[in-house]
Amino acid sequence: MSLRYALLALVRVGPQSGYELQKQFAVSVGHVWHAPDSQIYPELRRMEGEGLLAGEEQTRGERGTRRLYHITPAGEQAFLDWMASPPDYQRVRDPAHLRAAYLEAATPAQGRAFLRAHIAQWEGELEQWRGELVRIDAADNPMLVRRLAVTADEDRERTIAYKRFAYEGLVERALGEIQWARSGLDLIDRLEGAEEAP
Amino acid sequence: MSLRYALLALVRVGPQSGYELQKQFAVSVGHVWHAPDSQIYPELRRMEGEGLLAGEEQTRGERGTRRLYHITPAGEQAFLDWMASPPDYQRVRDPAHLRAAYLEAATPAQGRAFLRAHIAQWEGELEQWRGELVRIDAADNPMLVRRLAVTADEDRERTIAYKRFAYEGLVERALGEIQWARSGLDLIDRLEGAEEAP
DNA sequence: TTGGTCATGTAAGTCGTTACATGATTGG
DNA sequence: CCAATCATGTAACGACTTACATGACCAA
Repeated sequence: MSLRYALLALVRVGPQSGYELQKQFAVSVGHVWHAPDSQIYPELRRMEGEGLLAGEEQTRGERGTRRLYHITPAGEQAFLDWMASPPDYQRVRDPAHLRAAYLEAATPAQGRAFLRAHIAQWEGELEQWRGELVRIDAADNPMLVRRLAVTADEDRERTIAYKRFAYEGLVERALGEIQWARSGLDLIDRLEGAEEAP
Repeated sequence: MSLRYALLALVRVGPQSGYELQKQFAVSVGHVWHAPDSQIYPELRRMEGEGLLAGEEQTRGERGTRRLYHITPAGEQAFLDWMASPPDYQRVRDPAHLRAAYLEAATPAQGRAFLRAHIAQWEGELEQWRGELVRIDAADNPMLVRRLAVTADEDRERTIAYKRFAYEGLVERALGEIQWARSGLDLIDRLEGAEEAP
C-alpha cells in the first residue's frame, strides 16, 4: 500500500493533475514503484475523499477539464507518519530463484535461455537506474528540480544525497543479479559441457 | 502464478498430502516462495480439477481422512513446460527504496530506525538461506533427500549444484541489502552528524 | 483533418492477506 | 485427559493486472 505515499511524495512538490502524476510515474518514482493509470486515478479520488488531497477542477479550452490535486496538511502529515512508521516487508516470492533451484529439470539450452533472460531483464533495470543517477547529478530530472526549488538551501544536499543513495542501492542490486546469472551460465558449462557454437 | 509450480516441484518427488506440502513450504520452497495454507489447499483442489494432480482419499484412525496428491503426467509436463517458458517479471515495486529516496523528510532517528529495520529484515532472510545451504551440503533437507533418492546417480550432482546456485544468489542479495543499509547509516552520520550515545 | 497527447476513468479477474472456523488423532 | 499437531478449509477484503472505453485539445 505504498502507492499513496509515492503519490504524496510527488504532490508534495506542488499541485499536479492525475495525468501529470501518471506521467511522472513513468520517469521518476516509477523507477522504484510502478503503477498504471488505471490505479492512479481512482487512488487520487480516494485520497481526496480521505482528505489527504484537495482536488481543484480546472477548465481546459472550450469543454475540457482537468483536476489539479493539492496536498493538504493531513496529506503532508500522512506522508511524514509513513516515513516514521516501521517498514513492512512482503514475504519472499521469487520466481527466478524458485526456477533456478530446479534447473536440473531443464535442458541446458533452456537453462541458458532462462539465465540470459534474467540478465537482459536486470540490464534493462540497470540502465534505468543508472540513467536516473546521471539525471540526478545533472539536475536534469524535472521533479527533482521542482523539489529543490521549494527546498531550503541547507536541505538540498540531503535531498540529493538520499536520492543518490536509493538509486545506488538499486544499481548494486541489478549488478548482483547479473553477476549471479553469469555464474549460473558458467555452472551450466561446467555441469553440462560448454555450449556448441550456434 | 508460480504457486502451482512450487507445488508441482514438491509433489514431483513423491505423493504428499496438503498438510505435508504446507509444512514443506515453511522449510524448503517456502524460503523462495511463501504461501499460506489458506492458499495451498484450494490451489491443490484446482490443480486436481485441471488434471495436474490426482488426489487419493485416505483414512486416518477412526474417522479422520487426508488427501494424498500424486503428480499426473499432465502435471509433470506442466512443470517441464514452465521450466522452458520465458520467465515473467513483475514491475518494480520496492517500498524500501521508495522510502530511502525521500529520507530527507525523516528525522535522523527515523532514518536510522528504518535502515536498522532493513538490516534486521535481511539478516533474518540471510540466516534462513545460509541455513538452507548448510542443510544442502549436509544432505539434511528431507525434501532434497527424497528428491535424490528418486534421482539417477548422474543427476545428483546437478540437482545439488542448482539448489546451491539458487541459495547462493539469495545470500548474495541479502548481503548486498545489508551493505547498502549500512552505507545509508554512514550517510546519515555524515549528513546529520553522528548519533548521540543513547 | 488527422494524429499525438492530454485527460479520466470502468470492469472483470487474479493473486494474495488476514482472520475465522472446525474437528480428529496421537503421544505423554 | 490434555496439548500438540494433523488435517482442511471458508470468507472478506485489498492490491494489482489487463483490457476496454471515451472524448477533448492542439499543432502540422
